Amino acid sequence: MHILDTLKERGFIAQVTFEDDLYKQLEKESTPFYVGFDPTATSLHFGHFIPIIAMAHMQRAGHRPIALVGGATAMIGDPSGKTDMRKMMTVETIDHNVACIKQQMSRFIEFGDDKAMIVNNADWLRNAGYIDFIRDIGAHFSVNRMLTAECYKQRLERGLTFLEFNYMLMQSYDFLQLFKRYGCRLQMGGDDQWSNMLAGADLIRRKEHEDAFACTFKLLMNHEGKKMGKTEKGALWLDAALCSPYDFYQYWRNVDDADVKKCLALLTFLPMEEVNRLGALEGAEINEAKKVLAFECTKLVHGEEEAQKAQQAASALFGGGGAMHDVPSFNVTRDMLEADGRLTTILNSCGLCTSRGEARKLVQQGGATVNEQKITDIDFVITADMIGTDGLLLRKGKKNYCRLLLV
RNA sequence: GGGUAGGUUCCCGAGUGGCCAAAGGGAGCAGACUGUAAAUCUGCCGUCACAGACUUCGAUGGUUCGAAUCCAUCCCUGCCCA
Repeated sequence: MHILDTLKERGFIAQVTFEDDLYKQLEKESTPFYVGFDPTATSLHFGHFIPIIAMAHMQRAGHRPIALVGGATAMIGDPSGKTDMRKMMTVETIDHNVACIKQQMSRFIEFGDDKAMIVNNADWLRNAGYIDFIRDIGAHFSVNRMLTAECYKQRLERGLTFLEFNYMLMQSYDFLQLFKRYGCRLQMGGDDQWSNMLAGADLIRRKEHEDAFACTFKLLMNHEGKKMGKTEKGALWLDAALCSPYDFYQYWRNVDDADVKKCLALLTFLPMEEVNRLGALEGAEINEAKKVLAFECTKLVHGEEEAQKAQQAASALFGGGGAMHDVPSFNVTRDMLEADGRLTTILNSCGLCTSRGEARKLVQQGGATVNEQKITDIDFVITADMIGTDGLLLRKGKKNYCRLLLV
């Protein structure tokens, strides 16, 4: 099966340029392709996940992924899809983020031995001279045409700085550089990047008179048209320190029925027959599909062992059986409890609630349990001897658990 | 540079001297119902030592018994003109 057909079947592809030619190109030879990532944080988040999986699919099909980290473009900020200008980040912050992301990326893609590579556009952009850049690259861009691009239209109403306006040129320049250096002919990315990617492919065609392609992925939306991958705490991070494997597992365990099949196709490497089978389950049975989804997805991000633990913890808490020791825990000491052992305080410090006020309201509304006993007394105090060897199980609402351990 | 409209709690958006921790909506959290789903109904939704206190309405000063609301200066943004 052609890799493009595979990607299409699984629901990745949103738009492609010169589709027929791209089919041929990918058949003809192992083609280097690139996906850009903005180092705006120390960790990748779920928004990066779809492109990463797609890269892995491409790699399995024999093509060579180049992950481009935008150490230079991050200093400008991509205006696409944003309503406001991004906060400026310092060079140090960006460089630190680049380092973190590089490390994280290697979980998903096999680097080394020419299999894949990771580059930073700061290598060629930060030292690019203004005059040269404008002459070489700027000359190929028509402002009139740029202004008609959807991504700028919106911003024209709300304000767009010249700084941000340059983003498209820089991204195009990246593509050109990667073409020259590594023969990269294809850029892939989120659908919001369409105009920028087109511009880059165009630039190569004009300057080098060579074929270049762009291909965008669908943003993962739920059936209501909202972006997926957001949690109450913000982004769904791929870093275990920012989002525990358990929480990550739970996120996918709880997706809407209507979105299960789509997620299985996009976020796992299960064969499509299996995806179709699981996606067709109805009623309570679809929970089986959700378990598979959550497990597979967690496995990809955090590894099999962590995925197992998350699953164990989930079945311990929800299904009966399973090992309680994998449930997320929080350590307390005798001293802490003696100083302030109020339930509301503990709920706050273990992270189940974000403030004592919230904890207080939670208890008042009957949403808190201690070892499955509903507690409604605001002044309830936890003492050291209440905590057994397996810990003391705190629960917020129906499905937020934390195990208190005495150390 | 000139004119003009603005900057309100996570977001949108009311409020133009006390009745304002600030309408309404969205998001979020909790309760009921369920399948760890959705929809629906209900409560909560600045912080805390929580029948009370404290801190918020771009920033800093000022007027006033009292300011998100008035005045001054400054910063930022949109629109129009140059």
